[in-house]
Amino acid sequence: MNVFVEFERRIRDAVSAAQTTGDLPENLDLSKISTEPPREESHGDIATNAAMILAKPAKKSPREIAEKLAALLEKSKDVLEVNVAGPGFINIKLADQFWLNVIREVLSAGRSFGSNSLGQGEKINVEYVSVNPTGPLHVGHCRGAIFGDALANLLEFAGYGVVREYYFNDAGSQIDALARSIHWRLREALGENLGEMPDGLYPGEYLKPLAESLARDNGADLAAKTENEWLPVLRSAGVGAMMELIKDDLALLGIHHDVFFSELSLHGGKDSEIKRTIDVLNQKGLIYEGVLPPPKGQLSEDWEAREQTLFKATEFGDDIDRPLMKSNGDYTYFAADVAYFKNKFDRGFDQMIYVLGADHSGYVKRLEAIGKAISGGKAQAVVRICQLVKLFRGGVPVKMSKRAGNFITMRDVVEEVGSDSVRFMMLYRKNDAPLDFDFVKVTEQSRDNPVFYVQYAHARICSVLRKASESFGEAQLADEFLRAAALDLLSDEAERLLMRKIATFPRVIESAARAHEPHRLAFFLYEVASAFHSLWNKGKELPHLRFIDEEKGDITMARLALIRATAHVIASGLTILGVEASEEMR
RNA sequence: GGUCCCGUAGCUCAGUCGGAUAGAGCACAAGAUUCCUAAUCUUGGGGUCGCAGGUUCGAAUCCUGCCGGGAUCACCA
Repeated sequence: MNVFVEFERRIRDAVSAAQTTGDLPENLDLSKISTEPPREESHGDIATNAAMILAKPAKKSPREIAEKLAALLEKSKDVLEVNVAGPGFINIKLADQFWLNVIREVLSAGRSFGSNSLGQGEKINVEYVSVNPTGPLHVGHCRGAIFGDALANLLEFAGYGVVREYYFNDAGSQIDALARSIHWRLREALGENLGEMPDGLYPGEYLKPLAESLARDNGADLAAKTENEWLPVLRSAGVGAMMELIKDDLALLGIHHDVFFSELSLHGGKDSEIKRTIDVLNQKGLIYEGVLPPPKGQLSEDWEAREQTLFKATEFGDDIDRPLMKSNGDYTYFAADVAYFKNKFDRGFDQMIYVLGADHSGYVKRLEAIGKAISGGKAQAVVRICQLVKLFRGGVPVKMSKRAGNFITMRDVVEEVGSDSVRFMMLYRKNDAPLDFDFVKVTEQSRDNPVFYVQYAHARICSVLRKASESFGEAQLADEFLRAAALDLLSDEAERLLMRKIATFPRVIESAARAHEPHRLAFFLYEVASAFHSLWNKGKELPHLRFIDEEKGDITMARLALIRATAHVIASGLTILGVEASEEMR
């Protein structure tokens, strides 16, 4: 149960009770009423602003309404006391039993505690990574990949039907460049001395294994053919090999997509999806032939006016109408984007989330415009931008140059600092704030590094439970036994703090999912870990608070129930973030 | 120039749908370990929430303008 949702319901009930007695008028807007944990603990367990929100429409003073509602709320058995404070806050103090039940609930729900049906099965497509298959992933791709993955997990936990999707551009001129690069490497592998690789090709070493394997098979034949003949062969061989490379890189971070969608599949033939999509837009009167105005600001030299097939993106909030055809008759990349959205829409998604890097922030409006135009408002394109990551090593910026070939790959990073650290670090920041990533700090196993702090809390709990099973036997420590423990023996403030923190997990999941912000979960886990570490150390100073007391089985079981529940929540949260909940630290 | 994002403690950052005395970590200072993992904990100082208006019972949060930092702009993908 989400405690806060429960009380929102009770407050609504109280309001309608006050309406039937005439203390409050009918037709009140209750949507702005919130229930939340008060900042000050002494204020109680739950606070609501209901009286202040209703004061104006009811034409009564907030305190008067608060007193009325407080009296109604106080009638429940599990409510200890209700106070009115400040400008009209209603502070509710709950009976202990209420919190103890949350612990029991965690122990029976286990990993599913905190999941909810916010999404009600709504189908969401989360598209992330979507890097062109021209080479391995580099460090700049990490953040979006991790963010998208965690967001997908989070939404799934919140009851959405999530599909993880990767859109790869296997149609454009970059793929021609890839094919030519492979051809160049192929001739090199066959023994030709070619000198330095020309500009415009991909100079990385990673194409060599592919070229060498091609050389062993039918390389000589291939090299002897004309470009028209080998280009399509090497394009598809290259895309296939690069996608495998990329999937391997993603697997290092535990990222696996459900669907890999080919851009090329939208182009094929006279009856292509792109053409059909443009026809649909045409029927809606959203296509015209026209000339775009020159870009404002700095005028580029090679700009010239030309007539193009344009989509009326401005009707849907974009800054400018967008071209669908190049002057040579090819479709633009944007045209494929439109068809791709339609494809997703036809597959029945209600929300299409695009996780993009900051360098694509200019795409937001046009993607939203596509969403409105294609779906007629039935589905939504939602763009989440990840800001750039700056790399440091011990405070010194790490320089990268693609030209010199010394750019850092995702594989480099993961192999150096580990998947857990990279993932947590990338998620321990709001996605739309820039992020400094320091290799030294991230490798340090210190309090500077939150992932270890959280994992350590989990490992400590596992350690206590291992220890306890020596004295009490493993069978006694199963969740169903712990659930029956005398939890009302838990009376210390630090214990109560921990259980109240755990009880907010469902609320955190809900708000993080609603806002598409997995970082909230990362911060929450840090707070849970902190509450636990605090309790642990209190037991060091005050022996009667230690988790295991072999003389007192009752209190021991109660405490083990509390920390087992804590471990469930940490593990569950870490799993959503894609971080391992280690059982011991080494 | 247009658009988008950011500006909160010395540093790095949280801050929920507008809510009560704005919070963490680092750094700094002082302490805690015969005992379940010290990768931990406790205590302390530290703030013009970029600036100026506006909206209202109430603004770090919403609106407008300005200042500063970043990203982006046109047949590329």
